[in-house]
Amino acid sequence: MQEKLRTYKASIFQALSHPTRIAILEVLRDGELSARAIQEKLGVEQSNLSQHLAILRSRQIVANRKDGNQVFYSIRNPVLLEVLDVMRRYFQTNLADAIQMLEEVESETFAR
Amino acid sequence: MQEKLRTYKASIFQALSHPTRIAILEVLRDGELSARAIQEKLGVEQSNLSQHLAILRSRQIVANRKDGNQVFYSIRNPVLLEVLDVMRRYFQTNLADAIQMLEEVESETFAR
DNA sequence: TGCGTATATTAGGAATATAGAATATTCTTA
DNA sequence: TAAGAATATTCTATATTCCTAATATACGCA
Repeated sequence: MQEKLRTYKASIFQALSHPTRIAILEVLRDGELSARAIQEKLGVEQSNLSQHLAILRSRQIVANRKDGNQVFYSIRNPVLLEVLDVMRRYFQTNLADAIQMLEEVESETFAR
Repeated sequence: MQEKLRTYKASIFQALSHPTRIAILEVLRDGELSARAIQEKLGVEQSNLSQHLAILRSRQIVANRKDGNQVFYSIRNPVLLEVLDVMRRYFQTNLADAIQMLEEVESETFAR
């Protein structure tokens, strides 16, 4: 059971483990946006965005509301924003390491 | 640049996106432990644990200190524990959803 | 009804992650 | 030095993730 809970936690982290999905949450910070609006802000492929949104939906991280032709997305639980905030602090206190890693990212692209 | 930073953030989340790695951080909460001790607490394969530790090391999430025959691991930045704490709150406020997801996990095993 | 827009889903292939087995490395101690 | 313990690394097979292109679905409106 402990194990099942960890699997669930891991699945939430996994949902956050892609730059595009992080970007989505960041643009949704100030309120809901249509998929189209998100797409324009991020400049990604339509189907690609839709797939990333599907992942966030499947983890219950975002809510979606259909209005006519459009689908509006929003962050379901504001606590998640706190997670991102704490992570920001993590990055700040980790600046030295972060810079080094960023340089590695430069070439290696080790993140998925 | 914004993009590079997001990639870095994603890589941290990615490091947390496996139940075994979450378990590792949880057992390291109270202080450092040798790899052997971690292995015994978690009951995983030696090489498997070592691989997971390598991932946490590569993201600078854990520090390792060699002492004779053993290698002791610890959490490098306590802010990360706060991340886990906030996540805990996230799970609590999300309990209903979580339970539903746990049931799905039951069969589907959608996490990695 | 038929068209255009918004969104989702599917399919296929490349890249990556994961587990376990085998092997290598490092240290301790007899 | 040889043996054994603790870790790390490499290899291989499998599963998962990701992207793009193509297709499907749903809605609004002429």
